[in-house]
Amino acid sequence: MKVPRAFYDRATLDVARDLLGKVLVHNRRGALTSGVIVEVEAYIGESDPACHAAPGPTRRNEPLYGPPGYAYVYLNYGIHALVNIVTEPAGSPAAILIRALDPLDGVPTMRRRRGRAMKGRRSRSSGGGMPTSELCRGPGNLTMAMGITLEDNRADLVGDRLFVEDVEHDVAIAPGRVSWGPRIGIRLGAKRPWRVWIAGHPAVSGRS
DNA sequence: CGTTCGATGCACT
DNA sequence: GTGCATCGAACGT
Repeated sequence: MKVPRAFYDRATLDVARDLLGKVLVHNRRGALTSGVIVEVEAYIGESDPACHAAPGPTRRNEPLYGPPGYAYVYLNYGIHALVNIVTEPAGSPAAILIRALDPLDGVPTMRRRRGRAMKGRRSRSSGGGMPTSELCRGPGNLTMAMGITLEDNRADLVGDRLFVEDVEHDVAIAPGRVSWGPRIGIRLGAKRPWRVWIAGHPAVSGRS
């Protein structure tokens, strides 16, 4: 069942936790990919120095100030599209970065997309032999595997192109397996424990 | 194992 | 011109 807009119209940390175990679905030209969300990060308000709303409203961060239940996709390091889900009522800029998925549908498509990106580079570990749990491990990797691009910016999550589903699957999210900690890969605001993940899941990024 | 570093585009100062 | 909410190859130990 598709998650309704009211789900996103809540306190961001609550939405972040509740996204774990739900399924992100993307439909690109009929190529369907999906995966269970196992790791996310919250970026909340202009007072959060790591949130793109920190400088105040700009052309780029406009979706953050808009209504909840829309996608905010941007390019970072000139290479990776990163996908966020806008939360909280319009005027309250906040979003959740999707950092890792456990692949469900469209695994061959994911494998092909991940392998194609390595074209032109010498590589031994890409494409064919990659474990399924690594296909969507990391925010840049999962957008590549799912074919999410800047064209998905501002996508309505209560639509058919990009959305979240609440369905039965075999990924365990027993209480106590949900962990909170500092966000990864940022400089400012790095101490806020606004990263949430399913402890011990192989698709979760940033492990030692 | 560990750390460093290049690729690459664009929003913002 | 600067600085990224990254990734993985290439090195060093």
